[in-house]
Amino acid sequence: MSDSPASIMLVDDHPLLRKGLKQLISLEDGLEVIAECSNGADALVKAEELDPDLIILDLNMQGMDGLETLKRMRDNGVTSRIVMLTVSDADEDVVTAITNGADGYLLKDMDPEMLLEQISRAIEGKMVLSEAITEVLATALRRPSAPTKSKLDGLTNREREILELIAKGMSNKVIARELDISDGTVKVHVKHLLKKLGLRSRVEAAVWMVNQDQ
Amino acid sequence: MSDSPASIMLVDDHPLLRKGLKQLISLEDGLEVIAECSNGADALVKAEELDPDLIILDLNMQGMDGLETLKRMRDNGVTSRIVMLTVSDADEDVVTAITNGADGYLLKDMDPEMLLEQISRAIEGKMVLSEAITEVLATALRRPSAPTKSKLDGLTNREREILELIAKGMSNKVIARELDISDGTVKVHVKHLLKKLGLRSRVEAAVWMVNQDQ
DNA sequence: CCAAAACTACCCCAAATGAGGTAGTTTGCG
DNA sequence: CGCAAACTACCTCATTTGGGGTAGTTTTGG
Repeated sequence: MSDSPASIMLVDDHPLLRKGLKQLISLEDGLEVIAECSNGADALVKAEELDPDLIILDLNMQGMDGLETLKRMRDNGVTSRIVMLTVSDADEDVVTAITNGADGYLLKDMDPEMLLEQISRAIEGKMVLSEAITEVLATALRRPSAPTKSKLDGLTNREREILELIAKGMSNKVIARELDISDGTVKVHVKHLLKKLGLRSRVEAAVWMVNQDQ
Repeated sequence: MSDSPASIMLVDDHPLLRKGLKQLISLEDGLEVIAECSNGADALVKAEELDPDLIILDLNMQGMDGLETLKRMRDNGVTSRIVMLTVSDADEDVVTAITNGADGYLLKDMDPEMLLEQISRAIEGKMVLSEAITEVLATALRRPSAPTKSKLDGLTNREREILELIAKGMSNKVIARELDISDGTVKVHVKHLLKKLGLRSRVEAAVWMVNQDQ
């Protein structure tokens, strides 16, 4: 790290943003962009091939999204530092990203100088988080019952199925006809899934669910 | 237009993207970025002050969003060419943007060379649309009764406000406390907005609304 | 094989919801 | 100014929702 510059790989499906980021990084001595990818699949291959010091990974991508890419990279044994870059400010995905092995979570609307600084810190091995993100993380840790995406795994097949129908706006009666069971039974499943998710009404469940699948 | 370069103003709350775009534009002779704004309010002032040949306006911004900014600019008599720039690919906002006086609608994940070309064409007075967008526009025109976001315009301020709270999963009672009105009154607004939107329950309303803002 | 979990269906009941209605005040517009 | 729309608040009433319970059948996993 003393002789050659740190190698960085950019993964983002917006060419413009890659351009801006690359130019920004080029201003800094000791940093070098050695590869750019516009999608997760390419990134997986290149990451193993090049083993860069740092991978800057967009969260919101077409096709395989950033979280999925992150997960697969770690599964494949990629040991590069990986920093997520995203637009959304108050994102629950931060928890998922960190638990899946991200070394940082930065926002695209950061001040460029601050961003450069954070990138350097990330390469030094530090965990870097945007201001707005630390709060989200803090509250998430404070309230471990936060309904993260993994909560879906706690549901039975029937409950998940019914949750999806709720997320389409259906009433218990309609769901009952759809699944060919009594509406009393639907109510039981709804009751259970609400309890498991820590939610207080089908409206909350619908909103939560719709937000889950982007 | 023959002697001096065309003046361009960038409006986007992502510094990185502005940087990338600016650098891209600087590569082209005859184009010059004369101003950058990170929000709609600034953009309104600068647009009147500088009267640029072209304004490139981000659709998704914090605070005043791109559509609102566009509308206000036209209301203020800004005659610059205005091209919307956005991330989302199949956006219903395109119809609103065009009817509100936008001269183009481009996507951030376009090929940079293509983007430059489109910018030049916009300055020449042509309407520029991304590939993916022309389809959306075509179907929208083919189906003029399409339930576009304009349905929201039929709602009163209070109704829109309450709809947004429903879309956060709130109950009538909670909404009442939030807005400091009686829950009976909230029920009236909910009743009205459901009727106007042609929906049958607050769950449908919540789902519809959440899907509206991506 | 047997226990645990899931799925089904019903019971009761309090609370929330949505569709009617009347009615007073405030706001905006011609 | 005067009217229409919006906002407010209340009324009734049928329906839906969600929490609690019991209980029978089927599936699953050790």
